[in-house]
Parts: sequence; structure tokens; C-alpha cells
Amino acid sequence: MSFADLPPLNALRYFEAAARRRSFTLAADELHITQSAVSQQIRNLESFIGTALFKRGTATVVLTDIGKTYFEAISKALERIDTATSKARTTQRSKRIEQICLSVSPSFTHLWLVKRLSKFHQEVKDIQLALNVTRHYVDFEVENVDMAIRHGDGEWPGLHADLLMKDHMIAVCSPRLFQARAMPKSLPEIASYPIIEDPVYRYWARYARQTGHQLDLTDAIQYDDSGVIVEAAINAQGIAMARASLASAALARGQLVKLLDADFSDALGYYIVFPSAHKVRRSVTRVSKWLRLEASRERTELR
Amino acid sequence: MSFADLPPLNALRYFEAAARRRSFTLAADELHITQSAVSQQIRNLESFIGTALFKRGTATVVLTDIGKTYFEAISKALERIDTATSKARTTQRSKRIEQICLSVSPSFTHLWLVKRLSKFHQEVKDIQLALNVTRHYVDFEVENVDMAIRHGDGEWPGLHADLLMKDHMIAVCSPRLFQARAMPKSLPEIASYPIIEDPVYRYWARYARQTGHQLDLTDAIQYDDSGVIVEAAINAQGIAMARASLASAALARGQLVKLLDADFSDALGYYIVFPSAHKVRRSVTRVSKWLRLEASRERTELR
DNA sequence: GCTCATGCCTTGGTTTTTCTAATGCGTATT
DNA sequence: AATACGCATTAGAAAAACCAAGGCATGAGC
Repeated sequence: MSFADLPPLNALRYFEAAARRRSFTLAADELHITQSAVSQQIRNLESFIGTALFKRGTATVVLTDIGKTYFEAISKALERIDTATSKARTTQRSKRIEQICLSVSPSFTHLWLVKRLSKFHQEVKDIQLALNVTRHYVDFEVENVDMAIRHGDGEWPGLHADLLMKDHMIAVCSPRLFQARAMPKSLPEIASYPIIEDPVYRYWARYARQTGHQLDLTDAIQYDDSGVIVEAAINAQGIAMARASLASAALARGQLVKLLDADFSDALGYYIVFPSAHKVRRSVTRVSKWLRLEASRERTELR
Repeated sequence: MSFADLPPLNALRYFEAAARRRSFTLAADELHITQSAVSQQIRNLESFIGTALFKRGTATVVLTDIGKTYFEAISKALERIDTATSKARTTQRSKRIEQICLSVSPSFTHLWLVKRLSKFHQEVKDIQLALNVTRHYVDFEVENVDMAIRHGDGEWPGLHADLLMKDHMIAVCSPRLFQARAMPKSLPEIASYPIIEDPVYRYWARYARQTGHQLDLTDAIQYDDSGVIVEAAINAQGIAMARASLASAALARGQLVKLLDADFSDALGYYIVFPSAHKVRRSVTRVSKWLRLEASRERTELR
């Protein structure tokens, strides 16, 4: 038995994701590639098979009948490959668990990471994640740390950086702040409340300039830690410009409400960072993959 | 269910072939790539899994225990992909059979192709192969021919060429020729028998020069058709320099015996040829793939 | 009804991966 | 000992995949 005529196998992986998510864009996000790449690969696959697998509707793509049948078979085949591969892997290592030390800032740990740790342990049984929570950038040369999550623009010499999530800023406050009054929606309304400003990034100042408003920040409450800023907002100290990723849990609980979105479109965001030499260590890339998948899931939920 | 950590899928295809053939080299030949590529891909796969899949012995490679288990699962998964894909394809086309016209020389048709045609029809049910048997190169612009098998160096402007098999020349004759006497093995012995020479390629002349012998060819029997040369040798007219591919059937039947190998290492051989525009026609590439797989099988048998 | 937002497609150019060609090494064979 | 055979390794070439940017069509919101 020989397989003379198999389809492009990598395209199948994209097809599976796209079919499962019913969206090329979501599949792309999950796979950490662009929607363009998914689109092209699926086009390749379709032209190889000689038939359409998706009906391109306007809102979402939908599997054709052939596509549905194909998806069933392909996902089962991939599943078989997946289980066989991980079995082969664990057979060898005989359940040897590797410990990976991850350095994270306190605010990110508290507001994003901790509530996902148990999920990580469930899904990635062969890696033990140890956290190193500090406010400063670790020196990989000195400290015994394998990887880190850092906020910045992704450029750290000698280090490899995978984008975890881009910054998306939102103005938030506690609903207790305005009480029975109407929720302030525009900058002039907001200006009548206390403002919480980050003295380093100066988001409010930039937002005011960008939208052409005047904003007096002389009385603003200043905190230089993005975690503290969120906490202060929850405590109804004022209206803060916060990273959506850090505020999302409090938003979901109703402790915060969103007043407006701001887009500063600088390349800032949270990155997963490790020395380039670690790129070959599977447990390191595995953690990175998992974190990014988790961020992708969050983005999906937020839509 | 999402597959966060699948192995490099294309490597699996190579792994499957290598495991089935128990040889990287044979797998490479079957897949029409180099042994080097197979070796590298399997190394990738092994380092992804973190364990050896093959034990590298001296004569052949052997699957490890883990490799054996893995092979079982992978080949089943690939088979599932294969059947699902061809089903999706035929569902669409609803069994429409395409006719492909292939132009071939009489000698190659007779000595190599005809005995494989029934196998082709068995294995490739959706393509109807029509032969156009001529001694001259067809003009794809004029004649209604989709593809051709040509002998040459693979350079035909505007045409795509896949190597089917390299020329490998052997000196052959009928065993009746030398009867009870010892089989002639060297050029001086051979020179005492009638020589059949190709007046175009002049293999005997080149062979004599290459090995530093004198050879009088004034009395040589001359035929300019490689098929006729083989027939003449079978009829005990003399000793001929023939293409191994054309003589192999007669050798297997005992109608011919091989006296010596000659390697001229010019890039001559049989090529599968079609207009570059046909590269996108799957039935064309399918025929090419099948022919080359068949040639690969023959090479395997001859070892 | 018009604008805006969303999601997929297309294209050109760049980056990354894959493949080849050449060579080396170790073992079995003659 | 010499040769042949099969796999490994390397640098560089070839091919494939990918991204960024822009386009188009549809549906929602004002």
C-alpha cells in the first residue's frame, strides 16, 4: 500500500481549524498566523480536491456537504495522529515531568495568569510551571529562569519574542462612581470625574490630544503600575485607562464598566520572551503555544 | 477539540514510506526526492517526538518498538486521509472519466509500457489512457496530445519534463550466440562476435574509447531504433548495447544475457513531457506520478 | 439611505522551509 | 584491502508559505 496522491497535509490542519471555528479569521488567530495564510491554504486544498469545501457567506463561512463529510474524516485522522504522537512521546520519557520557570509581573500574574494556571496543569500534564513574580525584567544569563512574559514592543536583543496579545486600552470605572447618574461616555463628561493616569504612558493625555479635546490632568491620581490602576478603578477612585486584558475579569464580574475604547496602535503588548537558544526546547515552545492559544480563546470570547 | 501540538505532517508521509520500504533510499525514490530529504525530515520528526523511530543498522534501517507502534497509527491515519480525499474528489466529479492522450515511441511502448497498461487501469480508475504511438516528437500545439514520453536530456523549451528513468546501458546478446563457449565478458572477447551498433549514439565506439580499447566497427550491424536493436540481439544477430529498461523483460525471460554494464553518465534518459500549462491539470500530473512510481518499482525489483 | 464594520479574497514581495548536490563515515562484501 | 552500499551532514539553491496592504461584498447602525 502506498499513498501516491495525498493532499497537502499542512493545509488539512488549517482546514480543520477553520471548519471547527466556522471562521478563517478565528482559525488564523488560533494558529498564530494571518487570515490570509488560512485563506490561501484552503484554496490550495480545494483546488487539489477539485471542489469547494466552504460556502463563503458574508458573516461566516459554512461547510458544503462534501466539506462536512471531509471534515469528519480529517479531524478523526488528525486526532489519531495527535494521540499516537503524544503517546510515542510519553512512552519515551516515561512521564518525566519537566519544570519550566516563567517570570511574570505581579499585575499580569494576578489579573490574567493565576486564574488560568489550573487549566494549564490539566491540559499540559508533562510540564510543571513555576512562576517567578517580579517587577523587573529578569536577566536570563544570571537567574535560573527559562522564559518570561514582558510588556513592551517585542524588541529585546538576543531574545526571541512571541506576541501574546496586543495592547488594547479601554476607559473603565466602577459603576459605583457615577451611581444613579448617566454613564459618562465622552471625554467632556468623563472630565468631571476623577481621572487615574499612568505617569509613564500618559494614556489620557495622548487620548485627549488624539481626539482633539482639552483635559486637565493636574489633579489626576497617578499610579505607575497597571495592576494598581485597575485595582484603583475597582475601588471607585476614578476613571482609568486600562489594558483590556487586565480589566476583563473585573468587567465580567460587573466590578468595572467600560466607558470607551482607545486605540494607540503603537506596537506595545505582552510578549512571551526567551533566549533564542531555547527555541529548540519543546517544553518552552509548548508553554508559549499554550499561552497564546489561551489568549486567542479570550479574544474569541470577548467578541 | 483543538490540536495544539501536531507533528510536522509532511514528515509523516516520508516516515510512512521509509518504514514501509525499510529504507530511506527506496522511500526517496518512491517519493521522487533525494535520500537526503528523507533523512532530514525523519530527523525532524524524531526530534519533535523526542525519540528515535528507526534503529540505523548498516544494511537497512529498522523500526524501533516505538517506531512500530507509531507507524501503525500513522499509516492508518494517512489511509483515512487518502480515502476521504479521493471520495471527496469523486463525489464532485461523479465518476466522470477523463481521457488523457499519451504519445510514445514504438520501442518504448512495446518493451516497457504495454505490459503495464492493465495495471494502470486497475489502479487509476478515473483516467482513460489513450496512446499515440509515433517515432517522431509530437507538436503539442498541433496534435491533440496531452503528454508524451521522450528520450533525451530533459531540455525541451516550453515543456515541463519529469525524469522517468535515467539511461543505463548494458551489453547484451542472446545466449544462443556463444552457445557452448564461455560468455564473453570483456571487450577483446566481445570483439570476436558480431557487434550491433547504434549509428546515432555510437555506444560501442564511446565505450571502447572510454575503456581504452581498440574496436573495429566497420562490419558492425547498424540499427537506429533502440527497439529494433533489442529485437536483433534477441534474434542472436550479435552483441548489442541496449538500454537496460528496454532489455529487462527479455533478460528476465532468459532471451538475453547481460555481458557488462556501461555508464556514459550523460543526462540522457526517458522523460515524461507536457506543456508547462498542463502542470495544473491533475490528471496529467497523476499519470506522470503513476509512471514514475512504476519506474521506481522496477528499479527496486532489479536490485 | 448612507456610512461603517466585518470577514474573506487577491497580489506582490519577503521570509522561512524544504530540497538538492556533494561529501563523509561506517559496515558488509568480494 | 578495495569496493559498494546506505545513512548523515553541510552549504547553498529552490520552492513554498507567509505577511501586509488593499479590495470587495454584505449587513448593521445611525
